[in-house]
Amino acid sequence: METVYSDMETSSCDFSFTHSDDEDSRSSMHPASPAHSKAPASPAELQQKKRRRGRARSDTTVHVVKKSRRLKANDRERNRMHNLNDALDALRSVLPAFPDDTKLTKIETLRFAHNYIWALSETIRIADQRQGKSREMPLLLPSLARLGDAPSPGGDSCSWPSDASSSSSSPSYSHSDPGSPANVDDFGYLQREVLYNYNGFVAGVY
DNA sequence: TAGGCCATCTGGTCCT
DNA sequence: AGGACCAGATGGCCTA
Repeated sequence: METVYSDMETSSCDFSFTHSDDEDSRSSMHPASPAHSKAPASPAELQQKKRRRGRARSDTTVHVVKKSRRLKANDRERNRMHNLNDALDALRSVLPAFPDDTKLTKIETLRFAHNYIWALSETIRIADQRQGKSREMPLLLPSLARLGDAPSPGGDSCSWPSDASSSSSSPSYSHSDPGSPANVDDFGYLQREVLYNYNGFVAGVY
């Protein structure tokens, strides 16, 4: 694949393409990033630049067009990733916050959201069951506490840590804990407990 | 200093 | 044909 860009053409970007046909295509992978702007070119690179000045005009025109398209594509890709990050931020904003206010990473956000949804649906399910058979409620709680064992909706496995040990040992739940939800008859408390466990779960995964 | 996370560039592929 | 999507590569920043 040819990725030669003319340095005869000046663009809005302050980078120079030092890529020639015979170069390794990965060797100048990121000359375009403003944040990654490199130090002045080495003597070898300067010589290559000199050589390329002799290229035919038609050649450069093609490269200018290619470069222009590439820059547009880069711009779209940047925007696309920004949109993705915005969506992730929106997702973070509706998830329970950690006490220490640390920002969840992308993968943590996705996993936490996955678990959180499961926790909420589980909460609803239990609440429904309580309405039917209120006396059996305590039996359901241990499974709730084992958040890492939660079924993955749709059988998807992408968001579940392969290390089951980290998830199966919920950091906060204990049957001997005086505050165990098994002894509590308050639905709101149950919900908080679920979320508390989820925070602990997510934090414990990493 | 190594490792994790992230932003960005890039080329390939799919879709409209 | 052009845009969207994707995955690989790379380098910067931060933290343990």
